[in-house]
Amino acid sequence: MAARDLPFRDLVETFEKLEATTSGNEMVEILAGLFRRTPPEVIDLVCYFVQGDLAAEYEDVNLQIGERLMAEAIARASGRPREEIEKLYIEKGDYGLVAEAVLAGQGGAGSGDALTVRSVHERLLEVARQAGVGSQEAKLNLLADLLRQATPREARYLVRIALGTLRLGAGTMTLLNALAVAFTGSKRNKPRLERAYNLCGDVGLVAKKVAEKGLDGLAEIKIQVGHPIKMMAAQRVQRLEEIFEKMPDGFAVEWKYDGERVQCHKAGDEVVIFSRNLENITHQYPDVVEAIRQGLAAREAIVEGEVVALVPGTDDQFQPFQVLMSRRRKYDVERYVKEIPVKLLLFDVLYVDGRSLIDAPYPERRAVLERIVRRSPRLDLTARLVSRDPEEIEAFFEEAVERGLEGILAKSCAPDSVYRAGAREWSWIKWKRDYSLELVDTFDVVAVGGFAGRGLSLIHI
DNA sequence: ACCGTATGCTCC
DNA sequence: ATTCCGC
DNA sequence: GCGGAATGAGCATACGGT
Repeated sequence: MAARDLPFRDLVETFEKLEATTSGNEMVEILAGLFRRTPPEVIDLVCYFVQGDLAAEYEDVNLQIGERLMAEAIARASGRPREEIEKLYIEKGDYGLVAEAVLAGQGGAGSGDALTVRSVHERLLEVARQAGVGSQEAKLNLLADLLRQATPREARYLVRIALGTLRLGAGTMTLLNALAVAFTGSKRNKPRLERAYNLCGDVGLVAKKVAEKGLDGLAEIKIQVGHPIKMMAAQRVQRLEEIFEKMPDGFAVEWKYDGERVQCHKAGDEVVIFSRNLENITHQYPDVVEAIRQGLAAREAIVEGEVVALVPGTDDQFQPFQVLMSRRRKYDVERYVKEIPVKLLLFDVLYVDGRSLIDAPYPERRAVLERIVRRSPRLDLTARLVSRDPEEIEAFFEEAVERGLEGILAKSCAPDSVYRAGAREWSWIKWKRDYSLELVDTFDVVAVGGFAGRGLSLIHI
């Protein structure tokens, strides 16, 4: 039996309404209306489309279509020369409007069978799948076909989705609010949806669960090893005293390393590494995979830390982020593993052998981490200081800066210092070197060089 | 097969 | 990541 | 204060000319 679907036209009408308002509340109402008439079978796809995507952010689905290729695709669909299309773009500043204009001039555009959410999604995925020799030609033909079958208004949004320029002003939080209104009757329940989203990083999945089973459905979204969890972020302060003001119940400070934040999932010998944006970057770090495989005394675990470039031949002299970035590659990885050794500094643990630690306070998580990590030259915990003495903390900060690190991170030790996936809250506060330098405004400060592992040498004039 | 160029996409 | 903007 | 959007440097991929 055929799964139910939604006319793409319906989605396009919603997009037009969203474009016509800047009010967040109104957007929530418009989207809630859309969700109520969307069959649950395709509600995940609708969510991705509203965000201008085809899948969850962490899925590696890319159209690989830019302005140039799009101009050519519109040219083919409309039968006009590409020069004319590009000229129109200079006038209008948006290929969506260009496509709409030239296809409207065509007369019979889109008179064939109507596009649906599912059919458009399948065909765009087909575009994304094209790779290798001749792939650009194949992408062009698929896109041009799709545009020919679209009405001019549909073409406007198809083009924007493909180019990643949809910009409706409705992001993830607006979507979650609208889902709460549509399926639980009230925005009040949005935090429940947000929590589920932060555990799975996939609005589409949250939408499907809540559309099919309401709030109970959300309980089915749990931490799964191998599925990335949205990362917690820190607030910022300019002055050390502010940390004391914001965290009266006590805190610990940790060095903030200048590297790449990673979330490592271990299931037996299987290890997967996710970037801050939840991209799967396992292939970039075979050495980190090995360190996790060997260095965690747990069968299953999800841990978080910072990967930092080392000065070759050392295990505690760090290089700046820029150096680490040449490790961001697909080929020649083994060569760069030798040339740019890295160290993983762990600072959190979210899951161990069947137990979620998300709701455990920070001191407990840190204790578990200390228990399961086998320290080595390539794997360690972040340097940490538990103190209430401002001078001691300042010295800890200064040492971090001297070593070329970014600064320090203060972490609340209060009972409510749980891991707030996806949130930026005051239970983590960063204090970075730039701000402290700004305070030294009676001096002119000149950076004269960045030496490996020793940070910037500074001269006061 | 080998180059430079154009295009698209990621991280802080 | 930081920054700006509108609600 | 929050949510949404914009932003620059370096690598990967495909193309097109030799």
